[in-house]
Amino acid sequence: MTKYAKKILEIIETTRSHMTAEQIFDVLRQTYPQVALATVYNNLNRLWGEEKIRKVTVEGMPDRYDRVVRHDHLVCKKCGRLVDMDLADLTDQLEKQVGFPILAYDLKLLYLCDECATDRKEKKGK
Amino acid sequence: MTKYAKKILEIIETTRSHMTAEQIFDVLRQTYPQVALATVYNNLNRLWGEEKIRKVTVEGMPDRYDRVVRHDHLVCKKCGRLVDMDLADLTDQLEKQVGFPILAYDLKLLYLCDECATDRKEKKGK
DNA sequence: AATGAGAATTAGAATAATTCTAAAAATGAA
DNA sequence: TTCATTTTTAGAATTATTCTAATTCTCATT
Repeated sequence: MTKYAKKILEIIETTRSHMTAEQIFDVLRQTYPQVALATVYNNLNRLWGEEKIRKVTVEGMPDRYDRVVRHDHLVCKKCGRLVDMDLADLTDQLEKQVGFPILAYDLKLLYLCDECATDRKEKKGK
Repeated sequence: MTKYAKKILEIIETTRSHMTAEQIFDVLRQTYPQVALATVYNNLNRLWGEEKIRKVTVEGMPDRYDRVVRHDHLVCKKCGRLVDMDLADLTDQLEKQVGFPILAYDLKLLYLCDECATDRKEKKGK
């Protein structure tokens, strides 16, 4: 594992913020100012191929990268904000239903985050 | 609803194939040869905003459009093939777990489709 | 039938994210 | 040190999608 890969993995694992490639690039540049964005993409793709990181795709936004420990996501329907959420593992339940092995699953719950829910109430109240 | 919107909705609802904007464009052109791709995007976005269609985003592929009737998706981890799957509605179960209202959820099961599973066996066998 | 306002459509330019390419640099085994 | 391999780099290319501004359509009202 190269120094860039190592640092990128560290960035992803020690932040809880679902960063985009650009954001990771910005953080990485604080340590290695000469690094190229292509290197970030190279390493993200390699790490992803090795299943060391996870890619989170939310509609209409650039891909975000996440640590690989099992957890689910909450997505605000209005503003797209992404929040971690630990829900019970559904693998067994789902395998029972479909009747064949599942490698993994991706579960996103759509909700209204506090801010967006408040906005809505304020508008209604007027 | 304009004739284009109507036809696009019809295409999405009567096919089971999760088409991309391009593919919908190709089908639409059989009826309206002069139509522009931008019109397809305009109408897809409008229909999606009105919640008349669903957008399915699979990593590394262009967005696909789907009818809105509740169902889940199977995604082949290897080739990306997308298949419909009707699983029990998890909304109640999930709401109970998180403790607040959920607007919807998006569940994708990762598996190996028959072809990819076969490929893998063949390679191993050699 | 003519007018005009607003909506829809068009072609093509623009953008954003990501991938590709080819050359340069680093690494590491022999 | 040499050679081969891997990694990185800069920038071009690509892809999907959105934007823009001009044009066309629709249709209620004269």
